[in-house]
Amino acid sequence: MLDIKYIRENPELIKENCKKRHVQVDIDTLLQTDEERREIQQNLNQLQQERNQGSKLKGKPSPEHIEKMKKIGAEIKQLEESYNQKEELLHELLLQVPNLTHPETPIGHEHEFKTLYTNQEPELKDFQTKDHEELLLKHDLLDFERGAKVVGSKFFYTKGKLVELNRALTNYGIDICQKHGFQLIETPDLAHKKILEGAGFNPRGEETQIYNIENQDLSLVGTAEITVLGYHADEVIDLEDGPIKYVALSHCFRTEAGSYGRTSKGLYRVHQFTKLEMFVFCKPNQSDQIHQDLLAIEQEIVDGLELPYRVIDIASSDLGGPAYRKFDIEAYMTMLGDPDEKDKIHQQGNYGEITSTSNCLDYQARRMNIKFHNKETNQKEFVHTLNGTAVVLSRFPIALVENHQLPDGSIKIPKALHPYLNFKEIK
RNA sequence: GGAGAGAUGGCAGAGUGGUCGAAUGCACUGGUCUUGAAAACCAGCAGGCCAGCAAUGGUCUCCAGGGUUCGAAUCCCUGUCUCUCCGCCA
Repeated sequence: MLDIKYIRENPELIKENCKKRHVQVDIDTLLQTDEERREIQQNLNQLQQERNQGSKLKGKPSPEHIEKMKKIGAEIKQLEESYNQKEELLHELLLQVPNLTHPETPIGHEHEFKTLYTNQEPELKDFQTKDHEELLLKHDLLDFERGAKVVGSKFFYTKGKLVELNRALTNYGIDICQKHGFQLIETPDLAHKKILEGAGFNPRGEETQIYNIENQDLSLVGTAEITVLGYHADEVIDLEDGPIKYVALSHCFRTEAGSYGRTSKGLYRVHQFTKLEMFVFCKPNQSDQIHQDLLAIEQEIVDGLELPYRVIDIASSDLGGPAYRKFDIEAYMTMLGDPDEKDKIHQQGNYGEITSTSNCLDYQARRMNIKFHNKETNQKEFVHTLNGTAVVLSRFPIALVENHQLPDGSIKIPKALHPYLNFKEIK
């Protein structure tokens, strides 16, 4: 969330920003609530002062005094109640206000992103390419039917060499991240709702993507971003030796309510997957550079897998609440090709997201109360947080098998993974 | 699952009804001393909110939420977590 003081002082800028991001928040109501809250607080504080002074008297208080104090007490209680109401409403509104937007972020709808880089033209195969689902089913490495039987649709079993490939991808990602100074951490797959909200996810409401545990204050996490952020909740962390960098392994759960169409095929959009996620806590003046660093590491990982991809600067309306700026890497995938073109030998795929890195400034840190001690000002200040996908075991395998398939349906393993596997192809 | 003990500032740790937002030590910040550093000494040092240009003042917070009381870190209830013992178990 943003600092209420900042909103108070820059209401027009905030309204403008909400418009850019296509987010509907009633800033006027928010400001009015803030004002009402402050007014109540002033009255309340005055009464509290009377009470405190009244109770400082030594010796036995007189009956009149006791009577008066009780009256003040009752008034305070009433004011406290209305104060709490206002504050709750204010907090709710505040949670809806999205983060500020980076000056270079393209302003516009989802499709109005800016392509920053394309590594290579996707290789034109001289045969009819198959999508990953077809390939993996053929090799008996994936079982959606039994996944549906046991859990429900869009759940699956991973088998044999695909499990090994996934392990190899994970270890490959871990090694690169550790080389860059990231600490390996494996997180819980559940968290309190408060933590989810702090990360900017909404466990309640109709459009929620979150699985909730019945009768418990727990949700299944959609990403390790949530649990790593929560790891340092309500802490003052030491950033004197540089940023704190984690590479976190967790399962991810998403309800994916209302997602259909081409992108619901195979592994692209599933309810449960495993992900290796980078997460950084840093000082405010470091976050822009670190965001570039995270992107560079993601590119290093994808480069090693010899995948055609592009890097895009996500458009303002597609940033979500917490992100100030977001870069995605989109890999070329057969499955995203236009079905009408399917007969053509050179049937083309399309680009689909495989990683995403966001700079959230102090938006998440403010909600989670994570600070560092700034030596220059001798003050405790909110840290900046960033996250980025290292490896995700739903979409990485898609891009891998679709791009490295051979005419006979076998799959070539890129060199970078050879040290992690005892086979060089799947056939 | 049962029984007991506990949760206090960045950390350690006192405090069991008013003079306590809280001793003391460590850490941290500034200074004196020193060629420099260390040590020693002096001073400062929790956070949120509100009013104020500021100095400053007020208020809230001693795990969380309720309660008792003129007055709660301190007493009572509920919850969460931690530790010790017993039971059970991958």
